[in-house]
Amino acid sequence: MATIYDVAKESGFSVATVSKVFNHYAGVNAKTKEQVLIASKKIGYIPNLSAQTLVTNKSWLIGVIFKEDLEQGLVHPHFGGILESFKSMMEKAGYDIIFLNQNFSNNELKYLEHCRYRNVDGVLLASSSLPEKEAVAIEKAGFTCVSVENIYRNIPTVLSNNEEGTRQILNYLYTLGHRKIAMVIPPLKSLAGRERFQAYQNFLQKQGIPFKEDLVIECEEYSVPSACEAVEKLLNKCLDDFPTAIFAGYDQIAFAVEKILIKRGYAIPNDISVVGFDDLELAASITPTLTTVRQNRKIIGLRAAELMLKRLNDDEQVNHSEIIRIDTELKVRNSTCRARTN
Amino acid sequence: MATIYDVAKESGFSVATVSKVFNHYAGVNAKTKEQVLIASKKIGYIPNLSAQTLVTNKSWLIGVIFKEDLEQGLVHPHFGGILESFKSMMEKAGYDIIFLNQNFSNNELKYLEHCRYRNVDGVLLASSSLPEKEAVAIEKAGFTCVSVENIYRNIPTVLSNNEEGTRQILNYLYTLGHRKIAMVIPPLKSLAGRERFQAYQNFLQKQGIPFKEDLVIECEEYSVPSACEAVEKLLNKCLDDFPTAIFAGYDQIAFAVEKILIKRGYAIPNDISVVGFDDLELAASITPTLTTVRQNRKIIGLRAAELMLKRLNDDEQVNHSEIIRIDTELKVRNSTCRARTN
DNA sequence: TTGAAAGCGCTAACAC
DNA sequence: GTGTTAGCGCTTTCAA
Repeated sequence: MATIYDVAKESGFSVATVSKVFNHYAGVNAKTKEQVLIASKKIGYIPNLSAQTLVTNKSWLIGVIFKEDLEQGLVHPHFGGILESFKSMMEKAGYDIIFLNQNFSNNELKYLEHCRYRNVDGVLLASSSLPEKEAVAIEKAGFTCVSVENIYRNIPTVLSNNEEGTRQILNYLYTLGHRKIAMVIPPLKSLAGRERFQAYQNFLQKQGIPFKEDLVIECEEYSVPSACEAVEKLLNKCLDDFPTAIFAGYDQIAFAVEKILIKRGYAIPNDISVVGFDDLELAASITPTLTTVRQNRKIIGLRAAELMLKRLNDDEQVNHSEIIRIDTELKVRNSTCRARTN
Repeated sequence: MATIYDVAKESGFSVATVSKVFNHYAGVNAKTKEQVLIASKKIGYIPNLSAQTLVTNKSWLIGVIFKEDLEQGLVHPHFGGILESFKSMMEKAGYDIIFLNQNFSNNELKYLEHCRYRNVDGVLLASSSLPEKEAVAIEKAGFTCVSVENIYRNIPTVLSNNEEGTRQILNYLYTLGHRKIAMVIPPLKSLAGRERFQAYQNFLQKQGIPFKEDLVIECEEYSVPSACEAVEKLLNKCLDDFPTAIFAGYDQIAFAVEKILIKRGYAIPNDISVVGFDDLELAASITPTLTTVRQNRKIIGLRAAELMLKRLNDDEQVNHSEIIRIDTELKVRNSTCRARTN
């Protein structure tokens, strides 16, 4: 491979000048610049990134912590969508993405070790289960963080407006005449679970509907079996005071709800309405198609990338406690109808 | 950050010795080794990868070319699944994955430029649309390649047994009594399209069923609109000689087939059977659920990683023209039934 | 078994 | 505007 010395020799200038050309320094004669460029093209010169990183301490690498209960990895419909738009924006700015993992096995802060090893310039926290402690440690160690799922102390965040989304979907049910609305709550260890459950309670209160313990149940994990189990439990405990609608706090839970209701012989939406949250790809494909709230994953990824680039270029102008909420959108499909008035 | 010099000072040995300890050299005294390790742990030493790469010319980075018509990116159900298992195996061996992109914009061989810039140790070709020319150029430039979708000259490949899979699904239709089987062909510019179409023709011939031009149609692109367009065309041209079953060469095409048949008032499978190829996640969720052939994405990713590691460790023992075919599996669901005997 | 020192390819201070 | 050179943190030869 051609080095900067080869370019220097070929062009007749010094390595310093060549370096300046490649780093867009101001004080280089236009003619000189041109000759250097011609020489480097001629011999096929590409700067050695490792050498650059060694001296500048800039790797042009962004680490991503991408982890969820289901271990679906890349194809995870929610995180995958966010990451895709984040990635393509960062790439345009010259950064590449690597996935941080926990294979540096002897330490408690495994992700942090990986950050150090790769010398990443920044870290995207896209995980529903990364402990606060490790997130904070990574930021404290000097790695520029942006979060897209959890809110961590002093780390700017981009995420959906769960309060608004919950209100949209519950309000829609309300206008359809539903007053007895059950909720299957996503794991409360996740922020999404907590925020959506809180919003559910707020909504009931605002409408003057009493909160009933028998109409809510929490999923232990973000997994299909866990969701099914929760749904079965819920249905069993409210048999004599059956809801007219069920709000599943996450689409995958809603899929489980639909499946089990159908298995038990209920017609959706005629006997009971079902709604979800997220608008995963599947939501429009299952039968009946799911009324839900859309999270705008593309925008979340984009804003996260913007925030990251801003921090990378001038951290001073970013408020580290900033929380950017992204609008959600109601998607009415076939799993809902007017409540029966008996 | 602590450097190797700090460890040397702390432990009382030279940097050369410290380096030998970290690189598992044989000739280091056990006591010495222990002291070095203690010292480095004490000061939190992590080797600087850029410095290592600069001298060893090994980046522990694998580039992935991940590109398809639909630009779905990471969440692409087929490639995403393969990549996930490839990635986790490579990570265990100490490699990280980066995505090669085309943002190095002035050259014809953009992916190659990115390979050089990042100095990757190997490249996974996971693309249905990467030209032979560029693939070969990357391998020729000294980057260890493995392909999982296309077959390129002198690059080992792992991919599904399209011939076998096609035979499985067509044979199943045959046993159900179907003799008039139409095919919607995936883009013939893709290997999957060509192999599956060829297998379709072979099957007909073997069964003594004449091939009819009016019963086949090719999709222009791997996209939903393109699939819909092809399906409409097919249905129009075989109206007076209607098939009893349609073989869609890719699940997404099958989704389009189902949708359009239903729109036209056909009952699936009673009026006509539909089968696909791939077993995407959606296949089991749409209505009616799709009878299809499962590609084992997990195994494909795994074998590709094994092959890559083998090449990386000792390229001599790998046959560069090797093509590893992965078994497919028939998945019978609700989109098929016995052919009506009029 | 250990250490001294050259060199990997680059940037950036400083001198001219 | 341009060039000289030290040094980024590491590996590896060679000598001891």
